[in-house]
Amino acid sequence: MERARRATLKDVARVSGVSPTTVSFVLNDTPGQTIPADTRAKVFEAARSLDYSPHRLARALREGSSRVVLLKLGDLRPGHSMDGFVTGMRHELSRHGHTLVVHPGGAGPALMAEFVATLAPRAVVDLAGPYQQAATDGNGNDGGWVDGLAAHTMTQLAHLATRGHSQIALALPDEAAAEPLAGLRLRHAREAWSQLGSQELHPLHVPATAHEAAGAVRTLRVHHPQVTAVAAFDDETALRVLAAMADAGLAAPADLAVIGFDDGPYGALWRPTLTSVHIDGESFGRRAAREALGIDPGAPVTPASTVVQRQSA
Amino acid sequence: MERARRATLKDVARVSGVSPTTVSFVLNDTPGQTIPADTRAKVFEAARSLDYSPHRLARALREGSSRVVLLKLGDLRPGHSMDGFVTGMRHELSRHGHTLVVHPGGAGPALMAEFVATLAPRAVVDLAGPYQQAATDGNGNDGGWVDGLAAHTMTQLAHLATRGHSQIALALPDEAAAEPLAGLRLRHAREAWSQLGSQELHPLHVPATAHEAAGAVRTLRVHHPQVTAVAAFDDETALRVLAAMADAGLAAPADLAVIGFDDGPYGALWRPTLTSVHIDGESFGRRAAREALGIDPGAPVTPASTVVQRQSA
DNA sequence: GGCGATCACTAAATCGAATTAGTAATAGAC
DNA sequence: GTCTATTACTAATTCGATTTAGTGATCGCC
Repeated sequence: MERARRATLKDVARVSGVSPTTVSFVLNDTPGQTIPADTRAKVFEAARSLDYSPHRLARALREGSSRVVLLKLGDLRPGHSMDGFVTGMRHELSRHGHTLVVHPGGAGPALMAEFVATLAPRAVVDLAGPYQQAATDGNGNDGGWVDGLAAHTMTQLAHLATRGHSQIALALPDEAAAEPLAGLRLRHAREAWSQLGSQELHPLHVPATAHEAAGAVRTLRVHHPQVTAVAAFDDETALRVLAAMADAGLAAPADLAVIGFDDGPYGALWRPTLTSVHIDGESFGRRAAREALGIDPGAPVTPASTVVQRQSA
Repeated sequence: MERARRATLKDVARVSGVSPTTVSFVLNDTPGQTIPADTRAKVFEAARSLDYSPHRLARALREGSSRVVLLKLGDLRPGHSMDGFVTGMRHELSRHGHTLVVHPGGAGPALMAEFVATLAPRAVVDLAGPYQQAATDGNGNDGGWVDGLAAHTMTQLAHLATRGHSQIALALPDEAAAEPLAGLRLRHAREAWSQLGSQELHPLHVPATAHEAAGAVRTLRVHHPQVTAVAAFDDETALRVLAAMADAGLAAPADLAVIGFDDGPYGALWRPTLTSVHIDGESFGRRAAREALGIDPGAPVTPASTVVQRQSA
């Protein structure tokens, strides 16, 4: 089976009657070279007629890196805003002639090294890194109270505050409670709740099994009967709380209001439907892409998150 | 900022006292070359002490393709078994010195071409392709009734048959009902239901909005009152049906039994808990990886899917 | 007229690997 | 002793792009 040979730069040179060097200068608009317009036109025409496209591997080898930007998700849980982030980032990079490749969560450092070696990316964007740094020393560069996690947490809790709640719980998935992101979320929540002039905020660890989750909710009500609302780590955790409440014979929002986070696809199906926080991941992704390429990211888009009002809170 | 220069093949040659060609012969165990054991040992030691690793771009350029396998998801909806498929495929490819890169769903042909050009993959695995071909001409190579979609459909429906249901509906998400996969699922379901010696199977299109979904369920009950169970396209569709039933004052499984598909994380949280089908995507992914590399994939693992028994069916 | 800068190009090298096409020495068979 | 095959290597090329280091001609200024 004979395959049509792809056109090379040398083919373009032969057809346009100039050297391969000149072709490269024209196609790359190389600074410091003067090429007259008619030569340029000849080269562009030759490239077009041959359907020439640079051999990406060869170019990357010569340039020292490819035009890939690698996004490392780390152990961040998938969610709606992450999809938006990836989409926004992908589109912005594509506009600048780069390709986004996503490195999967749950993979170890050896696989990450292999990805980097294989792809020779121009940049690696660590999505979880700023959260881990913020959890460690408070100095993460994740958008903070403007368009980062703290801002979305404020959106979430402000909704409860305007609903008159004064004592609330932050529901964290039990299996993820020891992770840096959970600690960071708790810290943001405490600060936001304090800024909102409200009172106590209690952590509520929600196990994955229904029986245990119901127990945790009952314990909360026994130890903190003045807690009237739950802000959840994410929608899945919120739905765990709602299921536990159903098992414990409690109704939302009458007995306990529940607000999710990151507006997944199931909240609208639930009974009661879940109030959640919609996060604009796409804008954040666009800005992250520009930063990765060393371009001015522009001003943050605000509000970066909004409440999706449904029945549960 | 000075970066340590990576060791090249020439460095290994210099340190081991042989030519770069000999180093390549040793490290690649090139057929048709005879290298004595002490020369091999010298080369391996030099490579180890220099932490040498081939420059992937250069190697790919020379070999004509990289050691990437590209997985194209197409417009397949994310699910539990797909995660397993990707994990299985990744691990198997890694064992054979290859790297899996996932091409995102929802992206157009131009992005796919850019991915292929950029990565120069050794193989492209089209996950949705066999389903589309099966939907078109019935000859897809997707594992069929052994470990493919048809087999999982049979698992789903056999559960209902053993529960004594004789007339059922297949619930399809309204917005995806016109896609080839939905048509294929319906065809498999009809065939499986016929093979199980049972009677009629009716399609049920479930809209995304709660109000309309409830209407669809009521219409089903009016037009087909003998239908006693619903097999859903996936878990999300099943939860739509359950939500619609709750809105219509119906109980599962007493009024209508409901079984999901692909065992997502939310079925266990619903009340009643959702019975679903667990699909072994990981084994399938391992075999797909081996096929991509031209290795014998081995025998299919069966059963490729099992019922997760909960409350709804 | 001479000198320096600019224009419009080119040959060669580079990137780092794998492959091709050898060579000299040695061993075994006739 | 001669011929052939094998062993144990090597120099050069290839892959396809970009970059480096030029050259000859022309123009403008002094």
